[in-house]
Amino acid sequence: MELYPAMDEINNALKKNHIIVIFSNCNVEYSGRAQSFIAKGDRMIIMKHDGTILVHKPDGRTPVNWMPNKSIIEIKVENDSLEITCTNSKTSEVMIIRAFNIYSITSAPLVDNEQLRLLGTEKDMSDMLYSTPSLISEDFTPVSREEQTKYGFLDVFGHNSKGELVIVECKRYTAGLDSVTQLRRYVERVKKSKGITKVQGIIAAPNISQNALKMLTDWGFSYKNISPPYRFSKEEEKQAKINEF
Amino acid sequence: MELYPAMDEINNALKKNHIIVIFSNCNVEYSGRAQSFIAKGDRMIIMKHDGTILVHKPDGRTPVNWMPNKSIIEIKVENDSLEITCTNSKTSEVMIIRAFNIYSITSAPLVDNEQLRLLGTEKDMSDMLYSTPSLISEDFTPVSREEQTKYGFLDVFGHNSKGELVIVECKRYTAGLDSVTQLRRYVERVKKSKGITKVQGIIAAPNISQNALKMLTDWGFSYKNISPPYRFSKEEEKQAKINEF
DNA sequence: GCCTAGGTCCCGTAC
DNA sequence: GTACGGGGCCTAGGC
Repeated sequence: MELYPAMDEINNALKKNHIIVIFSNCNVEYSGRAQSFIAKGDRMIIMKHDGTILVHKPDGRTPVNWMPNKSIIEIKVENDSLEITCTNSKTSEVMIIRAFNIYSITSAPLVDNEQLRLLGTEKDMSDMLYSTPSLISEDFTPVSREEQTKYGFLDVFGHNSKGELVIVECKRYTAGLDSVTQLRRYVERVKKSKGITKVQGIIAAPNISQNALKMLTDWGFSYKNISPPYRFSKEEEKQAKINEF
Repeated sequence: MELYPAMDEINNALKKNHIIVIFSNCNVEYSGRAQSFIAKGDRMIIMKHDGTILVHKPDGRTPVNWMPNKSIIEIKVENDSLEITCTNSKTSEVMIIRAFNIYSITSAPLVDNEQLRLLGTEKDMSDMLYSTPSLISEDFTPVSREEQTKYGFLDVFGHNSKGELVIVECKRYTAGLDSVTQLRRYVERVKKSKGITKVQGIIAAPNISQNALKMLTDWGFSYKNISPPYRFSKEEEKQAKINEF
């Protein structure tokens, strides 16, 4: 495709707030939070109505380059290439695409007012533990969940029958060293704030790494094997695999 | 576009290992590590040669649904919709797209052998501190960088003239509470492994949050204001903004 | 605006 | 494979 008609077509689609997909041979330069460059190759460029720009390689889940929404696009023909300059004033970033060949331009006025509904997050897990505390222990009474207390953001927070405070940190996947240090930080903050020495710390997760478990017990905390709702347990996953594939 | 011709066109493009972009009105169901559903709306579906599938809303940087590479795509016509089932045996995930209207299908055989070169990462920063340790202190001699020592993965590791060990944790952005707990974990591990009590802990970052700084000093660690190479300092960023926009 | 923490995080790397 | 940590992370929620 010739460069000038391509420029006109893209500008028209931008004016109409369409989503635009361009297949092209291009290089990409980026400068802002870091700096990057990728030499000429065939890529897919996506321009969205909100000013998001994505550059995808033929493989891979993650865009090789991108610009956040509210970026401004300017196009000009420069010698042998279409130069697409994307600037974002909020993040002080610039991305320049130089397209030497434009294979195709597709655009459409997409309308989508729906939102994703998602189940099985960490919040769902803390909700479950809050409403069914016996999953943690018969001797656990939750008081708050997923709340920014003055001790920090605690997943589930409560006490046992002796009146000792209990902090539960949920993880929807394997708990690692970072999970333990996070719990430890919360426990220490509560201890210091309240001027007490006894606070129970519990990690609730479907799994925990060996190192994390060692650190956890070294610090006097405990682990409770619990899976988030709507997430298959390891055993169920294996069974599902056998059945499905 | 009619459903059967659409199915044929997609299957042909899949066979040829093309990248495929479909504009359509569809709903999407996902099940695996979590579960999700989004009702009918106009979206862009991308199928890549490596088995990656992305579903994008008209707005936003992140795909609303996706499947990792090596996913398998099966298509059939089901009443009033094209049903695209994507399964991944490795992650035990399934995504089903039901497309009720197909607005367009575009495909192309993209070739891209280039790789992104990126500057200004945390590794670049630790390399800089290793080769120019005076940025940390005149009294600092680095020994290793970015290495998996037996004490864990340390960004920069060395000693001062008194022979005391020094651990530097780099962050390319604002250091937060997690950065401090991470440093603390490393320091404690080294102390324990070596059976010593004096280890210097330093966070090197262009910025640090108030809470993090407090926790840092409470623990006897220190902060050094250092920006990663190729990254503008806050002041330079502000100046650049004024000049550019 | 900053700070905090999760994410179907993704991704590379070392073990 | 698991585990650990970075990322131009992105995104949502508080303050």
